[in-house]
Amino acid sequence: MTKESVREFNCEKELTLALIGGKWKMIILWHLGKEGTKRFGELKRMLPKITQKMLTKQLRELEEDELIHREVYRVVPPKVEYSLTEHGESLIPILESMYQWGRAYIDTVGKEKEDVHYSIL
Amino acid sequence: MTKESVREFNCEKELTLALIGGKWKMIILWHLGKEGTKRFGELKRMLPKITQKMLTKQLRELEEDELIHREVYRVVPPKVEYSLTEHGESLIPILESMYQWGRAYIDTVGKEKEDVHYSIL
DNA sequence: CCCAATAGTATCATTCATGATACTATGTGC
DNA sequence: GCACATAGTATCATGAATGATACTATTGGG
Repeated sequence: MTKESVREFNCEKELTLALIGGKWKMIILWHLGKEGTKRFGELKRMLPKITQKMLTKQLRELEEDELIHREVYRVVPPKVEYSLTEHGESLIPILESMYQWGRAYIDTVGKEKEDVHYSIL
Repeated sequence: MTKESVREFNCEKELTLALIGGKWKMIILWHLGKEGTKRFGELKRMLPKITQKMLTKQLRELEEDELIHREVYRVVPPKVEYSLTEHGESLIPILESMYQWGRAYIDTVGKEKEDVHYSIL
């Protein structure tokens, strides 16, 4: 009764991309990495423009992929805490590289191109 | 008469993701990085399942973002060569990390999960 | 004169990811 | 017995990314 699933990729790095590629996933991982465990509502406040549905969805997928851990406290009102797993932790250096690369790119390409502006909110 | 454009991101790493995130972009960069300059038709043959339109589109976007260089030879039949720019080259280490991470992930998580199979084509 | 080879465009259809909005469950304190 | 706080679901709508398919321009060789 287990619903089998197959996830196909052209290459291992596309698997990696698939796991972090959701619109909010890198930021969520980043915050959990830099600041540790966070509650649902805290994450929501850190990402003002995300909808509740999207936050839930991204978190469920990250959990399913074993990048984050979800700890439910059965209290009222509800309390749920999210934190990185080891797999999640091991992604942080890659996110760091991407951050550095993006900065350098803006500093060079961003300055040259008259017609494009890269804006970090 | 330059059409200005603004590209907004929550963080520098999302810019990086945006540039490599197209469905075929990482593989294209990878091949150009590992094997050097390639013609349009050669790339097409390396990616059997891509359509001509998609290959063109991905290449145009990579060129626009200055990750690859497009060299047109005005001959008949046409000949066009693609190669990495310096910005493109500088991405290769990140793609390497993602490749390694993906491999390790499949070796651990991939083995544990009964219900999910990760398949590299 | 017609065909093959290359690197494309053009048009339409479909799928997938994301967004907007409203609704739910529950125990506590007033 | 009502409102409040938290962490969600449910439903519907929208838009971007991708795919299928057909068409184009050029010219050297037969």
